[in-house]
Amino acid sequence: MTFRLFKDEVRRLLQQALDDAGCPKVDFDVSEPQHKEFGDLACNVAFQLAKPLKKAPPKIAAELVEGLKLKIRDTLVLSAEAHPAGHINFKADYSRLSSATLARALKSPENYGYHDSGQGRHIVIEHTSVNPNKALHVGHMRNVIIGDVLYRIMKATNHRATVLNYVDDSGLQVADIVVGFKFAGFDVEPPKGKKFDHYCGDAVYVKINEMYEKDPPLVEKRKLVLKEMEEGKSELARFAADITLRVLNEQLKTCWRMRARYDLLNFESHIVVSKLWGKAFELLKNSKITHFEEEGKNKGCWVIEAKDEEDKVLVRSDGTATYIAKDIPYAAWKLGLVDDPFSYHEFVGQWDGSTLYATMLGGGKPASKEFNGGERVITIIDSRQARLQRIISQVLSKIGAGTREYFHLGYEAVTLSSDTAKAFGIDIGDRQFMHMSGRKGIYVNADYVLDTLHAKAYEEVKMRNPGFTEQQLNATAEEVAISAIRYNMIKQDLDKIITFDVKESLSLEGDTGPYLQYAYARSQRILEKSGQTVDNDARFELLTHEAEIAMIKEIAKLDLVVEDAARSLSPKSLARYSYILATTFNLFYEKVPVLKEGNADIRMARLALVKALGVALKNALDVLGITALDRM
RNA sequence: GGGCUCGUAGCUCAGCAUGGACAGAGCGAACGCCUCCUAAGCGUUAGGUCGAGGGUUCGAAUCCCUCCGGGCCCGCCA
Repeated sequence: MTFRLFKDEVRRLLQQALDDAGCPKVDFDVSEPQHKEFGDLACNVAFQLAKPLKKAPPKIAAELVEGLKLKIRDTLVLSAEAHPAGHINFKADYSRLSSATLARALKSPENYGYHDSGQGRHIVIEHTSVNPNKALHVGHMRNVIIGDVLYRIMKATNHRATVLNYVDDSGLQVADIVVGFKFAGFDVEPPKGKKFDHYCGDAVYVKINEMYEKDPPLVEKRKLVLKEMEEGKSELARFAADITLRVLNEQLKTCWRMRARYDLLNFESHIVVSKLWGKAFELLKNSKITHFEEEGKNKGCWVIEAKDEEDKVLVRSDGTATYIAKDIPYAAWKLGLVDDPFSYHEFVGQWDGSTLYATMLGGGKPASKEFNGGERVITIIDSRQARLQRIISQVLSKIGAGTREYFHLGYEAVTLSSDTAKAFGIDIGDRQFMHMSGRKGIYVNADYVLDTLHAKAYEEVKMRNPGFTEQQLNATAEEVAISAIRYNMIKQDLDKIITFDVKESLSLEGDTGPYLQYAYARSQRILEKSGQTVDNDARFELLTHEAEIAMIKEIAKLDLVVEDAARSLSPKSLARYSYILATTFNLFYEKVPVLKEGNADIRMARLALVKALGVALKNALDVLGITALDRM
């Protein structure tokens, strides 16, 4: 919270010094130096001024510092120094910064580190959107977790965020398993003990795709099923809808297990039937984004011209709409550019106490809250869809999105490591990884990952906590498992391919989620064992050890990190910050005794510091969707 | 062929938007630290032509160009 104040103050003082010296206006940077011996903040303005002033940077820096020195009294700034290299280095006055930071964290822990940059703006986030014919695999996990962390970041920055999960209940993939059940003899009931979504994906979907190869008439059946599903009246269509719901309910269990939550399920079939497409098509025609092609390879089609791309067919020459004709009206609905054709019903209650709604047509209720109409709409889909998503963005900006923005947040695929591929009997030779394939049954199930992590964590927890009940062991193991996978899925940049290795993913040490939880648990045990109530106004000026100062500084930065994560849509930066926070604490833990400190004032100040660290770490973990554990 | 994207230590990755001070972590390796708040921890050592080349600049991992290598996307399929 307070590092921001310190930074602002440095900027203000610098600007004054520059004005006083009559310097020309230049852009300059105030940021943390690479090495801590240079101080807490550094400025490069002397380099920027070198050319206009025709003077050497060290000289400029030295002169500016002369002016600064007079101004820093009674501020958060302790010193300003000119480094011979030309930088101006600032040190914070920790006698002020410490108490400001720690008192704040201790007195309002529930919102410490959160920020108001969103100012209540409405943001719509879509994630998950897994075809309802199979169970989630690790690739889907990345989507769910990125989306959910983004949602939490938006909440932490005072955005009004709604989360959508798009259910493609009228597509080919659902048709495939319906063909399996109705025309290929698959039992509708899974074998005992097998989740229905796993059964549909692992057995029915994979095998029906094998059968298509040998049995072409089955492919014809799929067309029939697809057609009936679209018309939505027949017994077959009702059967398909039942299957979809059953799979969806199982998928949601997995998502909830990962601590994701949603506001609304958008059924694709409702978009199709709602005639939203017709309205969107009118909008497109009116704004001349689409035209009827008179000749060429797209003769007889309505096409859109996309910037630097080939024309995209919107309406086929037989008058039927392509899939983009579902995406565009849906996107327009999200932005609130078309009248809302849906009514809503309460689908199910969720683990966090919120209600998950679902779209419906006719009946139900009008929206009791705003699901759509976001000032910003963020759609989380893997980057293979980047091209199409770009076209959708372009189209929407042309049909009157105005200041509203449709944004595709892409991320790279999760692939399988060489060793994990071997587990499927596949040798990938020299290659580093291989892509998963739902159709071929080559993927690692999300539930399997969670179960395996849970089992490993269970053993670790049991070893360390012999007194735990079975219930405690399982509850703790589950939290550790979730933190491991959540952290694993967001700690790297979105545009990096994740090569998933079953063995490697089981690590609970080093740069992992459990490491963060462990640091937190250690901090809470110190507080618990002290048996003392922490004094929120302890004598913080007694905290002078290097490790203590480092911790205070990190704690003071939380809101800057949260704000930055929201601005740059970057879950990763929060993960990295949390890791640094934990590392800083672990260092303190090694070097600075708390309970054994003889001086009562110092002990209390350290306890307060430990408690404040706990507040910052817990709040950071909350945003990552990781539960802070008191013991593990 | 065109577009997008990645290429930093043996492996996995930060740093790149807004160019600046000796390029940082984790894993793995070797060695060390529990009579002391949970060792899921901490430390030491080894390990780097920042893919290559050119350019801009006082200064480039960071910006620009070319090339090389990996991946993805380019259907009247969804």
